[in-house]
Order: sequence, then C-alpha cells, then structure tokens
Amino acid sequence: MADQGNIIRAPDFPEDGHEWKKYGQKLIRTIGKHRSYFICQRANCKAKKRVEWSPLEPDDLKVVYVGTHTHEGPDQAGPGSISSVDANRYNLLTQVLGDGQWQSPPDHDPTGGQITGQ
DNA sequence: GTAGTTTGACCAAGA
DNA sequence: ATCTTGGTCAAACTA
Repeated sequence: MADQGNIIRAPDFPEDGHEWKKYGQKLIRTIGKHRSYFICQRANCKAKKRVEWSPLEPDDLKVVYVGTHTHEGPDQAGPGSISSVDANRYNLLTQVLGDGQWQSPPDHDPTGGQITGQ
C-alpha cells in the first residue's frame, strides 16, 4: 500500500537482538508522544519493552525496558544459564536512543536503590 | 498456512 | 462519585 505519510507509524526501532512482539500502541497525551508496547517472545522470558517517540520528531526515540530477560542474550539463549539476571537483576532500565539525551529526570534517587550497578 | 503486525475496546488506578 | 489516563487483550488484516 502506498504509505500514507499522514498516519503516524513507529519508526525504525533499533534492534536489540531479542525477539519482541508488539502487543499494543497508544498515544500518551500527558507527554504528547506515542508509545509502543513490546514483549519478549522468548519462552520463559517475561521481559517487556516500551518505545516512545514524538509524532513530530521520530528521531527522539526512548526505549524503556521493563522486567528482566530470563534467558541469556540473543547470542547464547541458554536456558540453564540464568546468570543474565545478574546483569538485569533490576526491573527497570531506561535508555535514550537518538541523541542520548534524557528528557528531564524528575530527580529520582541518583544512587538510591536504583541501578547503582552495585 | 503461518507469523507478525495493527486497531479498538475494556479494565483498573489515581486525582 | 466522576473523569481521565495508562496498560493489556482480542480480533482482523497483510505479507
């Protein structure tokens, strides 16, 4: 079909190497951006991913990982090696795609029980 | 025929 | 008690 340049569509999201299944998309009015919902299709993997981007600035991509991959990376996928949890032991990861700029952290704990790395 | 994707509607929580 | 938003599920369509 001729791409209707009018309808907003998810831009080319960066490949994480994992298999994500899109299960929903919504426009968040509070931030005025679109948000797509993805879930890892890997068995035993309950990791979820959210991608939000500005309808007018597809360059501002923000990928938010929720949950953790119970399986190793896309290269190993070892069911018996759940050591990956050691790297993803936290439940929320936020990455900014594009310019690598964070919109504006409300000022959470910079090192309080967050991803302090250790 | 399968897989993946899309849209709409429903539900729940919070203010 | 009401309204709005966010999140998820199901069904349908296309490639």
